[in-house]
Amino acid sequence: MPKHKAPRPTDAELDILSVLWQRGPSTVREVHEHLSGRKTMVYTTILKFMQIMTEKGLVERDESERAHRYRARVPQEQTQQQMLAHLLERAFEGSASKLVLQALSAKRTSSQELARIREMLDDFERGKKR
Amino acid sequence: MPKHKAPRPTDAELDILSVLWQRGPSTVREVHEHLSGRKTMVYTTILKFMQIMTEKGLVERDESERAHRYRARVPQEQTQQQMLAHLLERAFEGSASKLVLQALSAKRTSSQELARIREMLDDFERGKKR
DNA sequence: GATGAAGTACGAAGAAGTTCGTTGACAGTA
DNA sequence: TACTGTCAACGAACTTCTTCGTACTTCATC
Repeated sequence: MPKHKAPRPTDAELDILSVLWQRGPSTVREVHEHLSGRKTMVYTTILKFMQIMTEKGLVERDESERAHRYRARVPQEQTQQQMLAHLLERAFEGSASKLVLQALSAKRTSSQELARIREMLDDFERGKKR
Repeated sequence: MPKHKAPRPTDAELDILSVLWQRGPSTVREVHEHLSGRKTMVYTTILKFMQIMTEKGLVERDESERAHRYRARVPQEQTQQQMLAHLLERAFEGSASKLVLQALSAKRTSSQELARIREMLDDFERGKKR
C-alpha cells in the first residue's frame, strides 16, 4: 500500500531512482546491470529495495509480465527540490545565496555552466516581474 | 581518538554543529538550552552525541573546566561544501547549474538574494580569469 | 559527614537502512 | 518428465543512528 506522501529517498534508493529517471520503466535486472558500474550491489539487494520503495510509494510496479517492471512515481525535479530544501534549511539557515556560493566553489564550474546560470537568473527575474 | 577525515555529519549532529558554529565553544548545557527551541532532545541525548562526535573528530573537547567545553573541529563552509558535493553528485549528476536552478525554484528567492548571487557570479568569474 | 545540584560516562534498546542467502514459482527445452 | 535459468518473496543478520535511563563523580554548603 503506497503512502500518501513520498518520503525523502535514502542514498541507496536514490541510486535506483536515478536509473529509473534516466531509463524509464525498468525491470530489476535492467536496474542491476545499469548500476553495476558504480556500485556493487547484489541482484537481490536491489530487488529488496525496489520492493521497499513500492511500499513507500516511491515507485510503482507493473506485474503484467513475468519480470515486473518498475517506474518512478515521484518526478525527478520534485525529489531534487525536496532534498535541496532539506539541505537548505538544515545546513544553510535557509539562505539560497549562501548555498549557491558554496555550490559554485565546491565544484569547479565551467564558464559554460556559469553562463547558463546567469541565463537562468535572467529568466527567473523576468518571470518574477510579470 | 579522532579520525583522520571528518565524516559527513548526520542530521542530529548537524543540529549540534550549527549551535557551535553560531555560538562558538559551548558546554553541553548551553547547546541543550539553545537547541530546545527547535528540537526536544533530552540533555543526556545531546551529551551522548557530543561524545560520539568527539570520537569521530567532528568536535573537540576542553576538559579543563568541570563542564567540558566543546568546539567544532570542522569549519562550517567545509561541511557545507561536503554536503553539497554529495548531493550534487548523487542527485544532480554533477551539474551545478541544474542544482542552482532547482535551489532558486525550491525556495522563493528575494530580489536582494538574486542580486547577491549575480554579484558572486561576477566575482567568481573574475577570480577565474586571473 | 550528609545532602543536593550539576556534571560525565555508559550501556541498553529501538528504529532505520543495508546486505544477502535461501526458497519456491515459472518457463523453456532436451 | 527432468533439468536449467530467471525471477519474486522472504527473512535473518548486521550496521548506523537515535534516544534515554541509570550510575558514578565532583563540588558546594549545611
